[in-house]
Amino acid sequence: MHRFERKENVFRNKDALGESYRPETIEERDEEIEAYMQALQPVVDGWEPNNIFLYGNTGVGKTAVTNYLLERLQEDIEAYDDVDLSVVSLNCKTLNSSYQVAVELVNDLRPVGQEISSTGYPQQTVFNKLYKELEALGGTVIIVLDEIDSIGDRDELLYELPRARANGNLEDTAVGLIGISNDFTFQDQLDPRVQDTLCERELQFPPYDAPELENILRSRAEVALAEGAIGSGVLEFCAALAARDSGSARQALDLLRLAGEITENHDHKEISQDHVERARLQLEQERVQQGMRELTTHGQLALLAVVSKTAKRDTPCRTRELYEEYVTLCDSSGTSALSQRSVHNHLSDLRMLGILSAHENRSGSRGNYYSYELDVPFESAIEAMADVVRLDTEIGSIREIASLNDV
DNA sequence: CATCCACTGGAAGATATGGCGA
DNA sequence: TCGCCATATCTTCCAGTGGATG
Repeated sequence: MHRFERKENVFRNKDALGESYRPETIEERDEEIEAYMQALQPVVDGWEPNNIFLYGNTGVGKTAVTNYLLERLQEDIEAYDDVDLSVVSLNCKTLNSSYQVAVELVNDLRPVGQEISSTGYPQQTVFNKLYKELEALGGTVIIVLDEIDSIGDRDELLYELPRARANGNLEDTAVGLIGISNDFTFQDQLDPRVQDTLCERELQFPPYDAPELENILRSRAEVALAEGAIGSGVLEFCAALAARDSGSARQALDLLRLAGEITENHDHKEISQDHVERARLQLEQERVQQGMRELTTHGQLALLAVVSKTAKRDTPCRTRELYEEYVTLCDSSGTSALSQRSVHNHLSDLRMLGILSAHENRSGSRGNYYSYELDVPFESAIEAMADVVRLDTEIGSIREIASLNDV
């Protein structure tokens, strides 16, 4: 029997679940928006802008609200011709000093082809170049520094910029800084004088709870998903998973998007909780593999030492044993081994990344030390390593040992 | 109760890379 | 070319840790 049937895809507009999508309205952040608008009011009134500092976990709407409000602000301010507003936005994730942030700002402001290189100048020279560009803009300039915590305690720029006018570096331009941080402890790392100025207005974005996430998901799903694509309990499940973990809307949306993709790949039309569960596992794996890809050669070798020990069922495992394993891996790969202290540093880094876990042993006369083990599934780890390291024979033999030991 | 083990983690300094300006 | 600058990654050195041991 032949039959025609309308084919409904899962997605109507997948982008609406994506990173770069800018929704027309922001859900569940009314209070924060209220306070934020108040902090921005001086710009409208023609005064010098406040410096604003936002903090909260990733995916709780800091960047989304900022983009949304600054767009509103730029539109609404056109009504007043005595205010001339420019906005410069910069994500500092990959920039880990004031110097690099300043270089990036200069390059953003300069026309294509006249960018400056990222080393070589004394710091103050770069700052002066920045002042020159800012002065050329004139009026009010709002500089948004997203993920500003990545500069750590090298905060000279955050000291300089708010004082540029008072110090005579700027005359025609009033600068307002908006710093966005995912790290609660970032403020404490800053020079107290920087804290004073940068945190003039401070806005905290709390994590979303499950009902809030559900509302956000529902409003996005209306745009993104086809009718009838949402199985029962799916939004609730995504919301619950994300709320339990991080309270991040980003995470909840990623879950829904990936679950949708998985559904589509299986030629289904309705996302089920099972699809969400698979999406969760896949996202977790991607996160870990991403972390591993960014390791240096010796970071990878240190991790591979743990993987190898795991294959031999020798974990948890103390630093000295891991170091020995690491040295043999270095030998067989023709890399010269680093000192134990350095490997210890790499192991610490891996712990920070959540790839390894360590528990302290206080065994008195035999010393205090950490025992490390993998904090991710063995399979994910070895697969990522296989992607990354060029140690095929070693990885092959580790795999063999692992299967012998039934790991 | 002092001592000691076998680390951890902070700090300073070395080395290498890549780039500026004269 | 030389002297400087910023940065990443390592090495070397060392104080601190806290329960077991004598």
